[in-house]
Amino acid sequence: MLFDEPDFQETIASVLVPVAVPRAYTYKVPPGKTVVPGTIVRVPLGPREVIGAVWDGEPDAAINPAKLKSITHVYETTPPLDDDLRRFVDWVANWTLGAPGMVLRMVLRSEEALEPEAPVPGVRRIEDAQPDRMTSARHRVMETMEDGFAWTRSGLAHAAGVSSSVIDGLIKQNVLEVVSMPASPPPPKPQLDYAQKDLTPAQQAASEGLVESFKKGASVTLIDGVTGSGKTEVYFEAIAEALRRDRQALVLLPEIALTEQFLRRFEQRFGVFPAEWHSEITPKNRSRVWRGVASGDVRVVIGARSSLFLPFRELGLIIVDEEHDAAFKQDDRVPYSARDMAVVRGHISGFPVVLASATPSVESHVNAELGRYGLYELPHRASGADLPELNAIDMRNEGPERGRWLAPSLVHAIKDTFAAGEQSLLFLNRRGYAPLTLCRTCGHRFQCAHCSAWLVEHRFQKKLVCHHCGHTEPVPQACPSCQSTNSLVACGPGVERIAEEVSDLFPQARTLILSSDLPGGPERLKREMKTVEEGGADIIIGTQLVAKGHNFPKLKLVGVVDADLGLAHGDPRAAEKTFQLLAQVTGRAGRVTGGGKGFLQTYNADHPVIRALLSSDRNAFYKAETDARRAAGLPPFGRLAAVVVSGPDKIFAENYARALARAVPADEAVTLLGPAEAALALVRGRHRYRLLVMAPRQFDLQSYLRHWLGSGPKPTKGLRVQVDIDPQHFM
DNA sequence: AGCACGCCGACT
DNA sequence: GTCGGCGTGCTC
Repeated sequence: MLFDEPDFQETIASVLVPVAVPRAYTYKVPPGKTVVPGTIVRVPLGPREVIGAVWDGEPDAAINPAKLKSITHVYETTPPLDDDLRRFVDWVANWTLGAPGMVLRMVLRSEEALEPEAPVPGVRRIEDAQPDRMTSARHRVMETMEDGFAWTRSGLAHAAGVSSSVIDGLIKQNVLEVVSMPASPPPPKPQLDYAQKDLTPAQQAASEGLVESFKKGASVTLIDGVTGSGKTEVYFEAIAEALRRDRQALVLLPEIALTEQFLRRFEQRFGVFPAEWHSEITPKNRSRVWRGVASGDVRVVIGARSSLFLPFRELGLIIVDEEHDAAFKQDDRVPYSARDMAVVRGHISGFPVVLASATPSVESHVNAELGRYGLYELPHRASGADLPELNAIDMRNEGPERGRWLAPSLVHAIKDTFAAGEQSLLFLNRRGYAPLTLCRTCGHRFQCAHCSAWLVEHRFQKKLVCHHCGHTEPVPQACPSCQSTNSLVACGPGVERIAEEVSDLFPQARTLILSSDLPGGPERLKREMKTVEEGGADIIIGTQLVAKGHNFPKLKLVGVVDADLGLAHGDPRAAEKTFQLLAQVTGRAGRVTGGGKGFLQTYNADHPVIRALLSSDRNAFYKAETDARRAAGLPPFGRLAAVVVSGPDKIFAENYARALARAVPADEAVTLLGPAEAALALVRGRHRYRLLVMAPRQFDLQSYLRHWLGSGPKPTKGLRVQVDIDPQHFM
């Protein structure tokens, strides 16, 4: 009997929801709908509705069928997330010990994109129709519409140089008709042969190698090229090859500030702009790019780390530019390294991944050395300009007089450079006037009440600022401890103090501070950058933001005020970071013209980092660093190290971890514990890892260890996990 | 009493 | 991640 036995069986599906739950939930599929893994759906979850995706794996049989809710909407016009992307989401979740739903959330970052874009009204010419009276404005409109295509009202009015009332008049007369047109036409395709630059032999060899690598399927290639060596031109040829093979390409940059000049260079090579993806694009563009990537209309994306989770239809290449940059690591929500996850995505989908940097990370260098990654070195600048000649200034014998921070030989070099009408840059990675203020009567030091760091004097703002938590207080008249007046002294230099010294020494020079805390904000900074670029400044005093992105074509001299700054940290990457920063910043000198010079003021002229920088034999640094790590059992040789950065007080966590690192004997089996790696190690039955943990306040090592061993109390809440280890070990 | 917070657990 | 429930503590 037809109505006694329903002719359908109630079907259920696994649906991954964007919340931190350990596995996919089970939902009923509405009758008449079909879903496949990857289908994007809307489902009720608690008191609200969320967007999720049908996931792989059998629905959970243990769930009480009475509890099951039904999928409320199936996004039928959006293509399902493909197998590779779903595997990637699961892989990342597994790797970061995060919830797969939280990783999926990064894929579904544009809700608007799931509905087709609403068509916009447009106008089109009705064939052979003519207006009753031809005016010159009407004539221009008719001429503009010669091609017979539909236009938007405002677009047409603008193109024909008439007001929109002219167009309305023509509609009334049945010369034009109102039609609906697709909201945004597909973006123009990159032109492979638009303007291919002549490559140097080294660039040619590297680009040919990259093109070759497409035949291998999954592969990783490191492009290790000095500043100005033309790495971008090299990987542009890899992009061209991906496009030739009808695949999409993704270029990851560490920060948004670098995209602008990349867009220009891409346009020069391919004749069109690539799609852009990062946190600051408008919701409308965001949904356009998401949809374009999914449909295949968008062929090349340039983006920040989150673009790794876009639903590409046929991704065939990822470039990770400035691969050493720490900004590829996300430490909130799902903590992941976009550089490493790019390698994973390439591995899953079987396409090449290219890592590019002038100062590769130690782990990438080692991977290349061990043959896991292909390697192309570009040791010379593409322009033929020579690299800057670097000199150390040993502050022990040739330091400045008391109260000054610039050594005589550096001052001399600035003087010559200024006299020649050329630009100098003084680099000091320290904002403000002085990093420490104390009372000369009683020795009181100004400390932050919240995080115990020294307060940094900012003389222009007339404030004491904590660089850790942002706390500020006015500079007091009297010492808060002994009440004596006029007894506060500034200790050590910041960029403001160097600027003061420079104006003293070179009153005629145009000096400029480039620092992230400039009054006037990012717009001012942008303007100042431009001034420098155009030669409107003679001496620039800058913090680390001058090391990246901007090209200063007129720069001839770079003086590093305190080259040792950063070397003394307990941070296991201190040496590496300092090497990278100083190599990048000195590499700006004479980049276009050659003849650049660099000076490093140092008290540690024998330090391997300083020696490697001076010898311009960059391998000397990698050799020293890898030897040191091998001896200490640190990654990439100690197999694993995890870093957990977490909780409400990250700085405290880091200090805690450093203290712990010093306190625990080096030959302990487990020096320090990192939850992610500890968990992986324990799950895999390998206990001999050296692990590093960075924990929040009130962190209890013992209870945490018990937790990961499967018993004992739960971990301290607020803990987050960051895995800082190369996934190559697990593939 | 009325409500602003903060903490906790559930969510299929 | 987000919501509601519930306790605490404070104000009209």
